[in-house]
This record gives sequence, C-alpha cells and structure tokens, in this order.
Amino acid sequence: MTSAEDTRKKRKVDKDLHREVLLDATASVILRHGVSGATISRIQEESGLSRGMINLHFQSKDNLIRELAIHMTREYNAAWQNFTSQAPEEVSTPEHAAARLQALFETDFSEAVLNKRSARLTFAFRAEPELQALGTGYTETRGTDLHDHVRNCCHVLCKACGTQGDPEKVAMAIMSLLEGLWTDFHAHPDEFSRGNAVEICQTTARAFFPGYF
Amino acid sequence: MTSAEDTRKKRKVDKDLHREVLLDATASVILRHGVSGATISRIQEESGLSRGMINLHFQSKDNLIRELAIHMTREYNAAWQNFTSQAPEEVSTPEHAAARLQALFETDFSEAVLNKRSARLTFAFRAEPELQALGTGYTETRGTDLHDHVRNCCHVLCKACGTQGDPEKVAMAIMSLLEGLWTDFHAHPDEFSRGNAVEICQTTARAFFPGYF
DNA sequence: ATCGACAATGAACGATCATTCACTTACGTC
DNA sequence: GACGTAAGTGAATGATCGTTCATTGTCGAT
Repeated sequence: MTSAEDTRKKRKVDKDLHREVLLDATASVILRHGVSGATISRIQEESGLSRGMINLHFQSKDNLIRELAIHMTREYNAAWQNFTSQAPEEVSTPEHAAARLQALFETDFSEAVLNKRSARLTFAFRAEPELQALGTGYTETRGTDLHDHVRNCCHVLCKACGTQGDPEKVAMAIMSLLEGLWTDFHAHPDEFSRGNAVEICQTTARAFFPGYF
Repeated sequence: MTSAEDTRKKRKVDKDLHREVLLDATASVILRHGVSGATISRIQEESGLSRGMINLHFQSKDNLIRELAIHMTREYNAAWQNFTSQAPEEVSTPEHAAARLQALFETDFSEAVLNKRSARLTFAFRAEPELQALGTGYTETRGTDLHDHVRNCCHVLCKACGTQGDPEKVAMAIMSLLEGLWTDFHAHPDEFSRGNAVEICQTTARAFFPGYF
C-alpha cells in the first residue's frame, strides 16, 4: 500500500465531503427560496464554504442543481430498496401481494421517504422544464420499478378476488392515489396525517381487493 | 353621455387589453422557462410590448406573476362553475350523486380544464414558496367547494351501497386520485390518455360504489 | 389650434447574478 | 527543507436582472 494512494483516498474523501455539504446546502436554500431563489451567494452563505467551491466541484450552478436532483433520486431508490428487503420477495400468492402493497403504503408515507424536504424538492424539480426533460426518474411515476411492482401485485390480487376491472387501471389508480396524497402533503405538511393517508390507501385497496386488507 | 366618460372607458379597455396580453405572455414564458426563467426581457419579447409596460400595469414583476396565479384561479373556477351547471343540482339520491361524480371526472380531464398550459402553470406555482403561502386556492385540494362536493356525493353513495369504509376517506381517495392523474399528465402530457384517466376514475368509483358506475 | 391628462416608451441605473483565475494553503514525496 | 500537486479562496469581471423616469404619443375638451 503506497501512501500516495492513501493521500489520494483522503483527498477524495474531503472532496466528496464538500460535495455533500454543497448539495445539502443547496437543498436547504431551495426549500426556503425555491429554485428561482437558489443563488450562489445564498448557497455559499448556507454552506459556509467559499464562493469558488461551487464551480470547482460542480462546474456550474445549474449542474449543481441537476446533480442534486440525481442525488435525491438515489436517496429515494435507497428507501425503496429498504422497503423491498422487508416485505416478502415473491408476489405469487395474493397474500404476499397484499403484504407487499401494505408495506408500500407504509413506506411511501414514512418520515424517511415523505418529509417536508423531499416533498418540496420533488415539486420544485418537477416544475423546472429543464430538470423535467432530464428525466432523472425521481419525479417519475410511469415506467419505474415501483410501477411494475404495483402492477404485478394488482394482477395477482385481481385474479384472486375475481375483480372485474382492468388490473392495469387498478394499478394506475393506486399509483395515482399515492401521488395525489403526496401532493396533499406538499400543500399542507402540518395538517397531513401519515396514519390517515395509509388508511385511505387501505380503504381503497379493500374496495378493489375485498378480504385482503 | 359625456364623451369624457367614453374616453375613459376606451382607455380602460386598452389598459385591460394590455394587461391580458402581458398575463398571457407571462404564462407562455413560464411554460417554456419556468418561474425562475420568467424574466422581464423574455416577457417583453413574447408580448411585443414595451419594457416599461410591466411595471406600469403591475408595479413589479413579482406582482405580475402573483396576479397571473390569481387569474388562473378565476379560469379554473369558471370551468368548475360550467361543470356544476351541467350536472343535476342536488345530490340527495345516489343516482344524482353518481352522475355528479361522473361529470366531475369528465370535466377534470377535459381539454378545457387540463392542458399543457394549465398543468405546467399549476405545478410551477405550487413549487414557489411565496405563491404557495399566498394560498390562491388554485393549487388547493382541501377545503375547497370541490372537495366539499365530492364528500357529499361519497356520503350519499356510501350509505346507498352500504360501503363499510369511512366516506371521508373515500372522498379523500377520489380527490387524491384526481390529483395524481393530473400529476401523471404533467409528467407525460403526450402519452396521457384522457379517456383512460376517466376510466381509471370509473373503475375506482365502481369498486367503492358497486352498481352505480 | 391649443391644452391637459394619461398611456406608452426605452435608455440608463444600480443591484445582483454566475463565473473566472491569479493566488494561497495543505500535504505527501524526495 | 525544498518541491510538486491539487484543493481552496475571494476579489474582479461582464452579463443580466428589475426598476426608474424624462420624454414622446394620443386623444378628447376647450
């Protein structure tokens, strides 16, 4: 082990630390002032780092914001993976599918996944045409693993319950329901009840799949 | 009739015309560049009017954007009133309640109410902390006439169907479903199917209220 | 024809923006 | 301890921001 590599490693850690500090500061600034109010001066003040740091690590301010969007995508995916590790892997039986959906409901409204910061930033990024065109997936509903998973569960449960409706439409309804409740949280974070949100999802699932919720 | 008053009236019309042109131009600019990219220069270019016009009619750029938010609230309310005039007034019978909900579904996804412009602007305004604090109602879901109306319909239909779930939660589910489908439109306006969206709502309503959808 | 009233104009202004880059600091290597 | 390398710094820069205001244009009243 050459100490040259150690140095490079330590330096790497320092760089990444500053990167993270900048990303965190940017998130805080957007939280308070929106994307339009996220200026270098404010990010500098919030982070306590020097002015030139932003361009040093992120080339440009726009790139910093774009990387923040990507960073949050990773965080969401991590939360999602955490969820998948807790619930049963397979959805072949309706009981398992129901348990997976139930776990999804609870995860999607947990403090770790849905909070003022994540909601504000999600909606802030969605509103920016450039970031939307980027398609980081963070703001996506369709075409995600999450969507595929819900679809699988709905197919299994519809078959088991003899539900007459199109499973695809049922899945889309559940996905949209989650989206809509997120929107409600974003609009009224202090009045929002996580427990009530989960119960609303359960009530809906019970209507679609009697006997499993 | 004094011609002095006529003049004042004609001038008034010209003023309002310019106001409207500016509001429309601002909407177009936000559509393309977001709120953060809505600059006086761009609005001037889009409108074809002179630079000083904005401050003349709206005092400040921020005020122009705020008035645009209010303007769009009025437009949404107009569409909503149009909807109420078509469906039966009363919701005392489950059939009427079902018809009202059905009319709501179709209205909420009609071109007049939901289009690229309205969706983009809604999400743009929702993302701005200042405009959100303003509470124009345009971006609101809770505490609106719309919400109250859906709640009434759900209470009537739940009672008629003997639905076991809490009517309040059912109402919230339907409101959130609409919100979530709007979000889907916003994310994928070109892939979105209005007919499919209505059917998803119907599928959900059928699950909650068997026999009425 | 002249005037008053008000809308409209756009050059000019100071503030603030993102970005640059010459310079300093930190640290392992030799 | 001198050197090389890379990170960190912040004053300076030019571009662009929103706003102002002296000036011009318009039109009915007199």
